[in-house]
Amino acid sequence: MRVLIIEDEKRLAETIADVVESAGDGADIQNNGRDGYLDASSGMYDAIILDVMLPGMDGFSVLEKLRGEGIMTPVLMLTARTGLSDRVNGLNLGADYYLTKPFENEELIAALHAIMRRKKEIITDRLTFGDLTLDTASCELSCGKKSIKLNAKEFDIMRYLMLSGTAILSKETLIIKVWGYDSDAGDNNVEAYMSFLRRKLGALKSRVSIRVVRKIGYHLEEA
Amino acid sequence: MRVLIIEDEKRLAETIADVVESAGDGADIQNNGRDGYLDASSGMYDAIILDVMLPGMDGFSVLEKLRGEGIMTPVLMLTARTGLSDRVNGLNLGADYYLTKPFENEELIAALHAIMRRKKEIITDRLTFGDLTLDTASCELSCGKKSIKLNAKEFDIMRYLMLSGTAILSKETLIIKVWGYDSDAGDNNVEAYMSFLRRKLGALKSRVSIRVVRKIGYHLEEA
DNA sequence: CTTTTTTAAGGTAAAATAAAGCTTAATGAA
DNA sequence: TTCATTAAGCTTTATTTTACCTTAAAAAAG
Repeated sequence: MRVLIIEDEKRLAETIADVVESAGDGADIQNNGRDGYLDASSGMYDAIILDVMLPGMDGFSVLEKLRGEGIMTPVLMLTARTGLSDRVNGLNLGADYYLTKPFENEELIAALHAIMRRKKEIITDRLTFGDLTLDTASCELSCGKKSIKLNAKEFDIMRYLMLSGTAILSKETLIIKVWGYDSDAGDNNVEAYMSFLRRKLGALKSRVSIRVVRKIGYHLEEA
Repeated sequence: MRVLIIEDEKRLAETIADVVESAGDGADIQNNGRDGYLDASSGMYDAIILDVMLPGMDGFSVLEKLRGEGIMTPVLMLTARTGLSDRVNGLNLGADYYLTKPFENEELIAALHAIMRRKKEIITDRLTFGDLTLDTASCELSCGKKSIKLNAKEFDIMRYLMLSGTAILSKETLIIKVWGYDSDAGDNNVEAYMSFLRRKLGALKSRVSIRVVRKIGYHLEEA
């Protein structure tokens, strides 16, 4: 995991970098808002530690610009000020965590890991929806203690359903994503697999079910 | 969004519930660790506010058991203690945010929204008019806590009504936009769907209603 | 051979449409 | 003004249509 530190106090920035690296992650430093923003907007980082008071462009502006561009990298904000409005402001602008200086290194790392955990979950091997968990490494879908193995197609479809959450996925989209752009699979292929998946959801006694919206598509729904 | 509050101080729990509800989300309360854990393990909540000191089973144990079962609902932890090890401990067990009592209501809401945001991110496309919200990803129309599913035609019509706002939309326009240019749908088709939609608006107890202007068309109006 | 995927066909239930009677609003003559 | 008259819109019910579900069996892959 790679972390960008945007902090103008050079000694503090170095200390943070050391702490992050000793926890096993990579760290880069930028000492002002403008350069920090430019680096962050590459989207290559797994998390950003962002100070509020910065020369050039303050932390809030950096955060606002990033979110405005759709850069959703997790952000941990730091501030020397203790004012409530600062913290609320930062969180509402899209920060994921707020720490007030001075802070302990251990807490910084714990908070950093907490906000990166969510990102990791999405990218890597565990997807969840309601009481369901899909292990993308073993292709197993589980609910509580029960768990069941999915075959390749079932897995792909379930994965897209879980990624979409409550949003509706059309058959067309599913065909393109699962069977490929130039396949000759028809609607009935999707329908058949929905039936297979529903049977397995039933076997797991999950509260989640696959709901159809006629003429639109499918999505997951909790009872 | 639905939030579970696990807190044994009943007055505080009620206050938190009020704050959460006034921010537009639903809230349930459990006063002890064991019941809280049971409720949380359903996976039906979008976030959990969890006190550390609880009768029956302490907050850390609740969190640990949940994560052990793969329930990844975002957790906001509360503690009266100020010790560093507590905060680090909670975060490392899988909490998403840590607030120390006493806290301001605004900060609680901001932090709660920050941890729920990641989940919510997917649902973006929303249309609003008055107290109504139309989620174009899930085809759901909601008003406050209530929400109701629309079918394809109902959704299309509601969408055009909301896009037009207070401007009047003629039956002819609706037929062309919803049924298509060369359909043989008549005025009564539109009238029938307006009736269906009005029934659903009634069920939602919305202040918004569909107003007819004779010989001209329909538009939305707030009571 | 076993497992997975595709195809096919019949059944089902939801949605679209059509129809009928009813209500409300506008118009105009008494 | 008042009361028919007409037209526009409302609502409910019935019918038709179609999208979807399920299952079985064939085909393909492993």
